[in-house]
Amino acid sequence: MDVVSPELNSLLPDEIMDTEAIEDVPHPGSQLPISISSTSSGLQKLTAPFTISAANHQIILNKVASSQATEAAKSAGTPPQVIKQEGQKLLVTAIGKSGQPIVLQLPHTGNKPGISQTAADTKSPAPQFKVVTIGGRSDLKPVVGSVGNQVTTLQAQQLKTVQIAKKTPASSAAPIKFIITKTVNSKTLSPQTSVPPVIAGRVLTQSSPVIPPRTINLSEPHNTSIQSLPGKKIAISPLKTPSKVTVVSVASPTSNASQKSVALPVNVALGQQILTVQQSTSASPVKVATSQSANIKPVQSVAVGGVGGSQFKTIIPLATQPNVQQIQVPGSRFHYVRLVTATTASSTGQPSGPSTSSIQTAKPMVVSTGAVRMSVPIVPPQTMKQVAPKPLTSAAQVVTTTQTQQRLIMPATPLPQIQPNFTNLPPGTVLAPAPGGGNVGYAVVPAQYVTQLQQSPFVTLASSSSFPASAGIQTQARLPLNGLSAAETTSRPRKPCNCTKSQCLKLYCDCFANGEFCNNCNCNNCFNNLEHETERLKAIKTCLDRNPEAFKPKIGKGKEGEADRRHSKGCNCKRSGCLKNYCECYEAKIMCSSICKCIGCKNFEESPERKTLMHLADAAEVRVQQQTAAKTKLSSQISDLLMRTTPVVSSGGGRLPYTFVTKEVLEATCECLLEQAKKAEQTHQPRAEAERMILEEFGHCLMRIISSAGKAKADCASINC
DNA sequence: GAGTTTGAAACT
DNA sequence: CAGTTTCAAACTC
Repeated sequence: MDVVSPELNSLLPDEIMDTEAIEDVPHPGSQLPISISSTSSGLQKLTAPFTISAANHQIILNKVASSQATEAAKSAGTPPQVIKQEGQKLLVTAIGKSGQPIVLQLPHTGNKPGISQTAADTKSPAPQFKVVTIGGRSDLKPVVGSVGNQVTTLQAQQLKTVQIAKKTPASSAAPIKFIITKTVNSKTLSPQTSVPPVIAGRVLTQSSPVIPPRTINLSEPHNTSIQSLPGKKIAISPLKTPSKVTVVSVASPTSNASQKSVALPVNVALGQQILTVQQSTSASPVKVATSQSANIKPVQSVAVGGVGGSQFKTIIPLATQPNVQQIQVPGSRFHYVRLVTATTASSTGQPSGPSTSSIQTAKPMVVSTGAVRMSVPIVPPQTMKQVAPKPLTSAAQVVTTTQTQQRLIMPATPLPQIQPNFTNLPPGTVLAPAPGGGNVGYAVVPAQYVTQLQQSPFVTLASSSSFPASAGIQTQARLPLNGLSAAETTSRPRKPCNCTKSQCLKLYCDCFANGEFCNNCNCNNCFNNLEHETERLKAIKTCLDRNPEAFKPKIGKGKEGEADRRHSKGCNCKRSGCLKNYCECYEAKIMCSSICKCIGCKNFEESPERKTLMHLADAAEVRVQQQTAAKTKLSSQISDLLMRTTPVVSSGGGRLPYTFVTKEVLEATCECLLEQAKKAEQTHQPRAEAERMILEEFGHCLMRIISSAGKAKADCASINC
């Protein structure tokens, strides 16, 4: 799996950071650096931003789609240019509006000018091709199809396809965002099945017609390694962290053939591990990836969200494996997973041991497929303090099972006498087997604390999709939490509790009632933590004995939308008129229903008091929004001012307007350079001469920019702006 | 921040 | 199941 490295991210312009989809398939041993440039130093400098590094296996271009050069090449029907780069070939094409390949004629080196190198390349020993397709059409066909015959001729070779989809098919002058994806075709794969197309940052299709691609949101960690995590705990909170529960399945020696792999959205918050799924006990990582494509498996999409808001998606092939076990709770907004001890789960393709490389070369980040979408509501990173960020490229982020036994992610307490009722466990509960106890022992842990558990690079959780109502869970997982929208749940983190006498082990405690551990609370003598897991388990059991519905959401979600939301038990208010937050109905912003036993209720549709309150509340909300918007705008302006101080283009000793170097200017410059390269190519100029021409053009461009900027500055000064 | 009010949870 | 107590959040000053 390839993820844009933080280093590369830092170099990318914003539009690149806005990339929506980056796809790749693990392909160990094939990561070769490519660059859309010749090997000459001059061109390398010019094209440095386009370099595809082995570390991230990606290429990102910032170029308009309909340049004169490309259009001219398209009209001329020039075949895709193959640029030789240290033993591997790069097919540089572009998909124009017509769907025809657009040739980016770049000066190639070493070979005789004017001669297509495609034929020669096919004769090269152990050739590898990277097909770069720059496309602007929204209905782009798979890359393989677009390059058609050329790819077909290369079927017997390793083929890498880099597809660059234009995000906004606007005019050529508009900034264009490229989405670069790359897949690797196995020798045994046909192009039709192995290249998932990415259009405008989205995976259009995947091989499976039944199971849609799944999205995993990953919060991009920054600069902190896993080793710095205190306590080696990770926290996946259903309510606190901005992450979805990460569920990992492992191969089970007693796997049931009827069990399906489970596709689990993984949103890894800062410092959290990507819990991967490794089901195959025989296939190597490469085999897993290729077989998935060959067998028409769905694709796992991983969105890697950076702290700064950048997002990248990596498509992960999903394996259909029979060894995943998932515990699903009908009617519950949370899902439960069950650890299955893996004795034979392995990645035989990499017998050297655990994954120690980056995601790119890591063991397959195979998130199991299935109808169930394991998801935990996204919430603000309240628990982030406990979790140190971890770089995405860290090997530990990709958690895979190996031939070693599964490691537990938590100090599970074997309590066979406590067999939780799966349908009523606190939300977010994760069940884990006791060490050495197989599936016997369970530790009931809120999902939030999955991330606070011991960080093993081989954390694996097994889930079972064979649990009934999986489809319902899948749907429910997408529904708003507890009747609240995702935005509400994310923007309204639960308040810290202040319990003093209940030890946070009774439903008085909101944390406990929500199935969460206390975290950053103000409670005293708190037992709602891992250190008191035994007591907590007993308390949970007590609550469930008293009320099996204790941990279920009180506010149900009706079929018709918010109008049907109502309290499951109804309120019993007597003095508040159900118009204060004492009332659970009013607090949930729903009206009282017939099941309420309230006295003097004013929380009904026609209530004038209620309407007055609502109007006041709306006005207050609008005010808050306006204030927030004002703050945001101010912050943006401050940031903009800070940014403007960065560039120093000296002209007459003063600073030039930073905003003069716009994306359009950059794009135009690139156009000029490419045009010059094309010109050199067409005139069969030697490499040195081609470099000189391009460099000269670059100098001209710079001069024009400086001149224009200086003029603009002078004009601005003249009008005293 | 302290004190009061309130209603759900817990208890009898 | 009803009444009472406990509890913590909501609310007021």
